Amino acid sequence: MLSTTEENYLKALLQLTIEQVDKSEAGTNELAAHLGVKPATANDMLKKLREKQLIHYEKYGKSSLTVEGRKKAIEIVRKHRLWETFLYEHLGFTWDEVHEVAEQLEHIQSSKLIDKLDELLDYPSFDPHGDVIPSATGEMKIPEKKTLNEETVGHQCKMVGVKDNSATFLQYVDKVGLRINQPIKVLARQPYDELIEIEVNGLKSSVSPRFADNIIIVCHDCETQTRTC
Amino acid sequence: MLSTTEENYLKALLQLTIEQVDKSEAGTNELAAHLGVKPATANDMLKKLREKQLIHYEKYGKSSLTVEGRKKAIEIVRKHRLWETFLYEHLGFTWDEVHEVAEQLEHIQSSKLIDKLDELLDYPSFDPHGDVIPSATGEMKIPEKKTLNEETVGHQCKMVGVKDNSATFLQYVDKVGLRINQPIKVLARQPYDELIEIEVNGLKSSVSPRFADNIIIVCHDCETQTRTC
DNA sequence: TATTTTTGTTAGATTAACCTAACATTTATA
DNA sequence: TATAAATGTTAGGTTAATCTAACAAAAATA
Repeated sequence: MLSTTEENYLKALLQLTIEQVDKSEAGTNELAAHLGVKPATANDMLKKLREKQLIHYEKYGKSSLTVEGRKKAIEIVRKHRLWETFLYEHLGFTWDEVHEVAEQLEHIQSSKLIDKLDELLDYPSFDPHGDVIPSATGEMKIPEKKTLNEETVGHQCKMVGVKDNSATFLQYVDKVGLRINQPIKVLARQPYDELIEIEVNGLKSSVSPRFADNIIIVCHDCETQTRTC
Repeated sequence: MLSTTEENYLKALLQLTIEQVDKSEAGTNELAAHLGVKPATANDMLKKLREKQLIHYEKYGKSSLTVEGRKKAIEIVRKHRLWETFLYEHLGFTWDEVHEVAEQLEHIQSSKLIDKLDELLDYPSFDPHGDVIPSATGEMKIPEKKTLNEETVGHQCKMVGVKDNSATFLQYVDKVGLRINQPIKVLARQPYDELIEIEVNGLKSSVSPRFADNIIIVCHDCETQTRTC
């Protein structure tokens, strides 16, 4: 059984090595800064996690997760994102409120709890920030994010975020029925004025390219990289 | 901000002093045994909690909660029981599974989380074990528990537990529509054979005194002691 | 390449929560 | 009431996670 602190180090290492492309290692100072501790503290923990065979680490070298460490880290990310989704969808938390509480909830130890939560949420693929929720088997699909304006006509996609946070824009978003995790169908694009016809939950709307440029989506039909651990 | 351990000591002290009638103090050994630690450990913590003005404690004396300590303890019990209710009602956990996970969840720090959970559960008064859930304001009603057989005709009550755990009994319980937290109306008692007519969620049934003796209830209309902290 | 800057390590200290072993006080009982 | 038993306390030690300060290695740059 890992301590909350150990779990946080594994998660940090995953975040630092997966989210930056072409980089599967992190330095001690970098890791310490990410966790808000001093390098000396991180150094001790790196040695401890190496003993437990959860990371690769050599003196003066960068660190990376082992297969086992990566599995644990993905499990924590999965729990974090499922809790965020629960807080957002069932308890009316806003985007910016979910993270802090999920940081605590992700360390609750109960596999049944997570399975049941997943079921309650109907096996979501994305959290309220539009980030992928790893599956129970530890698979983590990393779909390409693009804007609604870049989506191909005829494709089905899903809103995962916005670029513009102004009130006028967000009200507009709301008006056409859009929200995080909302599926969108791109029906057509008017050749005359470039307006994009979309269908959201049965409601058809036409939106401008400018509007569409500010909606971040992931494509349902597009190829996704799948990384298993 | 209290640590998880400090919270557990306060909760233990509340449980040891409220559940036993006529006893609002607990000894060091008793407390230590309840928490599964050595008396020396509990002793250190008692001094620490006294410093924080959360308990009354004097060398070689018994300990009790201060008004402030009691408030904190009740808040933890409230969280524990709300989480138990959530696990039972929304995630399909069984009675005996909820406690262990709630022990962890009760320490999550977020007042919004608890308020929203309370709302989601529709402000329940009892947890799946039939124990009272303290209100948001820290009031803790302690209704008298009795069996269904002891309930007065015409009264409304609520099932909070069973005395018999045999499969035949539990199937019967299920058949008449009974479950934890289920309101019951006692319609009549047949003078001829003592059968009790009850109404459960619109469904009327007649049950024997033997059956009714094994159903633990709390009375809705009866007087309850209210203890505020 | 020599030097400075950045990065990483070690040693030693601190705090919280636990322990054991020895001791002190209170309570029960012979 | 004297003594045994139960209960409570203290002193000193351990582990996990943190720190600071001093030092070592690697990387950047003049």
